[in-house]
Amino acid sequence: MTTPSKAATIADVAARAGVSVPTVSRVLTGAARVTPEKRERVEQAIVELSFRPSAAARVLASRKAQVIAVIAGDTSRYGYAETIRGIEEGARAEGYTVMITVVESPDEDEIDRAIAATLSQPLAGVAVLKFDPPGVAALQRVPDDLPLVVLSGVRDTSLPQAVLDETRAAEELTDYLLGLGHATVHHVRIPPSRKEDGRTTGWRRALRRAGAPIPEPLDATWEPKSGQALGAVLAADEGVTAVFCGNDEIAMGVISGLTRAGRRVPEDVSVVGFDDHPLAEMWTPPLTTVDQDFAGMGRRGFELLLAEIRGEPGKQFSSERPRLIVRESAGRVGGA
Amino acid sequence: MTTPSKAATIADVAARAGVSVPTVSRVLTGAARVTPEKRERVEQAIVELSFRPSAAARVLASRKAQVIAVIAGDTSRYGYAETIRGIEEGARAEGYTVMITVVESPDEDEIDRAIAATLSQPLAGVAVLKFDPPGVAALQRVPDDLPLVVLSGVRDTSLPQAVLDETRAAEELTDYLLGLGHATVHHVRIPPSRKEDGRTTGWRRALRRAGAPIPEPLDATWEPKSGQALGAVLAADEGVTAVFCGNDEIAMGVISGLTRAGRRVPEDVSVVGFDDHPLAEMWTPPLTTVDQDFAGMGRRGFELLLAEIRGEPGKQFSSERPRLIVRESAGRVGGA
DNA sequence: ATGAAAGCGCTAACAT
DNA sequence: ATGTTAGCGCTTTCAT
Repeated sequence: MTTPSKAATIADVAARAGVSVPTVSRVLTGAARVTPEKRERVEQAIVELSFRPSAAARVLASRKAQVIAVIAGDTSRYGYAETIRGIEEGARAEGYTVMITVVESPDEDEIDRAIAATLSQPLAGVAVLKFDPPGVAALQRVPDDLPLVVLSGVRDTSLPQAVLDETRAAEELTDYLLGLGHATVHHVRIPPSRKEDGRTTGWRRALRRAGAPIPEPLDATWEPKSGQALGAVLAADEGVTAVFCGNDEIAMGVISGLTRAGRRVPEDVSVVGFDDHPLAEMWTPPLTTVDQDFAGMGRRGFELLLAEIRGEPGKQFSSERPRLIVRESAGRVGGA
Repeated sequence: MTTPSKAATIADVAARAGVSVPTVSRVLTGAARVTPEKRERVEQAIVELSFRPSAAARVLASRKAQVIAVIAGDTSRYGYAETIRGIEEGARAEGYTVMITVVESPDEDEIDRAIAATLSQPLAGVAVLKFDPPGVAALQRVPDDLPLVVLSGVRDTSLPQAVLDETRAAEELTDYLLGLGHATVHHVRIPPSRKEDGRTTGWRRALRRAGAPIPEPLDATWEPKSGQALGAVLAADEGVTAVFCGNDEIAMGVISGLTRAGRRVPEDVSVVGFDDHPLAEMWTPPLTTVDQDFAGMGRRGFELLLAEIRGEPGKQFSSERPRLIVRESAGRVGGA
């Protein structure tokens, strides 16, 4: 019937339902009791006018936002995507909406602009994926009057933080390789978030404890292709019998490079990854790796954030230990 | 010096700079000229008070939002993630922030709630990834008073839409296989967004045109593992010499299943994928596939949306044709 | 160029 | 239980 040229406001609804504006607000928020009959009329008016309350006005008046901002350096890599998914699931269950801000640029100014744009939004809280340098840079720019949670692989701040203890996992994985008889384990690392990632630290620690030589790590980018190039490099070195890669995608690249250079995996060289990517078990050979419950970390991170938002004391920290997944890409030295 | 217990408002800034509130607003928006001297004082006050304007208030007063909502059924799959990245890049360059809403649940009510929560935000526009049923369901719920763009694989609405013409690409890919001497091409499809995806339509069309028999398609889920199971099924059928998979990840699974069942790829069976996933060329054997510029589609989609937001006439539609990437997972029948 | 006044659409505090 | 009155923090007239 009616064809409203402008979107309906709460006043329109009130007029149509024959009640006052606050009464409409009451049925909207459910904050106070309203006579069933009036409630009925209001609800009908809302439908008839296809009224959608303005979040801007609500936030302004109530000083309560319903949006969680997630700041990440990337969104497409497996670990990032899963972590975000976990946060999003937790948030959705509690009625929060997630806004994602990507800060991939190394340009400081651009980071500043992206963060500023995000922070000017009415936000209930912020979650920062501290997986890489952009994440670290972003973290420094979050004002401390905002509920915040950090998600990462190492406990390294005094802020509320959810971690997946990659240092311990890397140590375990390296120990496993050493236990297979390898004299040492080479390491291809992914771009570190800080001076050194937990993955690299754990590897180094295991080697040192075992008294094994510590080879210089090779640096990959996030692209599987860079792993392939490094695989070719590793293939040229006869002394390489075991390689620990920073993540599964790089491991796949390394295996590809190694194989194309004529080295067999795992007969000649053992290769392990990290994360348990969905394709890891599909690979030839199936990848020995470490299962990381990124989505779980995301959910736990959101819980921490929620506690803060609500001002509940709650715990400030949540850590979980990934577990080793033994498949076929690593074996005994000499291919036994 | 000052330790403001509350966040600074524009009034605080005005007071500190010794100007009126509207003047501060003017330097904030850059809408009107302000004396250099006053501008200077205002900017200094902003820094000193670490003032961040409230987006809620701005939106309310100006009726202009700076947030683009992206509604997607998933965020971690390659195509989705890349598309979102493209939108986000375009948006960021124009000063917009992107909010992502995931609607993965089949539950209608949950979709409604998620969409409602998003749409109540102050939004400049909405981009819907119409890649799957949740995306389709979400699209139906977007009110038409909001700038909207649809991103998908087939032109199928009268709304502004950016597409990657997968029908043509699938046809081309199937023709390629047929040209290799295969009597027909089997098809493993990913969950379709509608009755039938463009990928399946293109495959069917090529087969029909060539007068080749049209086998019943097999249905995979989004998990590579489901492809693996289907690979085992296909391995049992001697008549299968060529398989077209709905995406690369499923193709990897299919190859894995085929290989484990003792069939060689491409000697016994040719397998092709779709999307040119970063791992496609790393696979054993390297995957023949079709390159899809998802990020490009995302950027083009944002441009369409921007034109709408600005009320510019502009084009309503953008289509691009993916290109065939020939690698080694497909060969002549009989393995020649 | 700048300030005073008037809202934007909603919720909160206070009456009744 | 419901209406009245005040704002929330900005931008936008409209004067000057």
